[in-house]
Amino acid sequence: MPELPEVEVTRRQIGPLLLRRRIASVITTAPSYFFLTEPDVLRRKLRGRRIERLERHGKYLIGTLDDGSRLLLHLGMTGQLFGGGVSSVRLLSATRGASLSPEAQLVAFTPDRHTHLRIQFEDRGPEVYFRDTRKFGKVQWLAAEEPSPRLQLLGVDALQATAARLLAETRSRRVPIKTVLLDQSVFAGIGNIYADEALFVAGVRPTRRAQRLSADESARVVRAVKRILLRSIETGGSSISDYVQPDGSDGAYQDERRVYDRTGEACLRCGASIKRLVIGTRSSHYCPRCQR
DNA sequence: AGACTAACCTGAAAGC
DNA sequence: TGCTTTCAGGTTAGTC
Repeated sequence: MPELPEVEVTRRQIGPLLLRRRIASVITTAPSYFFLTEPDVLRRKLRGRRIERLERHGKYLIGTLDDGSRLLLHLGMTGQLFGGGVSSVRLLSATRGASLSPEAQLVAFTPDRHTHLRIQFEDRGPEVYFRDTRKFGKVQWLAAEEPSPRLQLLGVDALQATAARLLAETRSRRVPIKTVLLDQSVFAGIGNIYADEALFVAGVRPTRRAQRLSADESARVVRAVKRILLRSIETGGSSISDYVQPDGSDGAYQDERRVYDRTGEACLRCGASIKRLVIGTRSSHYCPRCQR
C-alpha cells in the first residue's frame, strides 16, 4: 500500500523513536514469509544493538546497526510502523529532548496478532511496532557487508529519476508506459497511485506503448513524478484505505488526487469522465481527453 | 530478455 | 440477515 511518499513520511516520523536507543528485546509473531530472516534469529541479532541510521531506497527502509549489520524493512500493502505502548508517554518525555512534542508521535496501542515486530528498548521508553495485516511486508537482517539481492535489483530512487534513463529504458519495451513506471528496477518507489497521477500531469495515457514515448514526453513524465512525490511527502502521504502516518494522523495527499480512484468523476482540468481499466493486473485511472 | 500469471494474505465493501 | 464475490498504496517465482 505505501509508496515512496508514505515510506518517507514513516522514516521521518519513526526515526526519532528508533535511532540510537539500545534494543532490550524484540517480540515477534510465528515464522511466516513476512520474515525473510527467521524470527528467532532476528531477535538474537537485534538484542543489545542500536540503530545508527535509517535510510530509504524506493519503498525500502534500511537501518544500519552499531555493529555494521543492517535491518531491511518493507511495508508491503498494509504494513505500518509506529511508536507507542503502555505508560511510554511519560517516560519518553523524561528521556528525550523537547524538539518535536514527543507525545504527539505516540499511539495508544495493544499488540495484536498482526503485530509482527515489537521492539523494546533498554531506556524503558516507548516501543516501536511493525504491524501488517496482509503480511506482504518484509523484514530482513543482513550481516555487515552482506549484499542484498533485493536492494541490488532496485533502480535509482524515484526522486533521482532522469528523463534520459526513462527514455533509454523505454526503447526496448513494448509494454504500457505505466508498467515501466511501476518497475522498481527502473525507478524505485513509484506505485499504483503515483504512476496514475504522474501520467495525468504529464498528459500521457497509461496504456501508451513505452517504445512510443517521445523524448519530450519522457521529460514531462519524470518532472511530474518528482513533483507529485515531493508534494505528497509535504502533505503526509495518501490515506486512502488504511494508511495512516506513524503518529496516527491521516495524510492529506488523497485530497489532491487528480485521477486515482476517481472513476466516473469529472476531470479537474477538462470535465471529462475519468476512466478506469486494468493494466497488468493493476487498476489504472486516466482522463480520456487530457491523456493521449 | 521480455511479457504474463499465479501466488502470497486479510478484511472491507459491494452484490445477491 | 447472511453468503459470495470483488477489490486493495506490492513483489516474486515460475512459465512461455
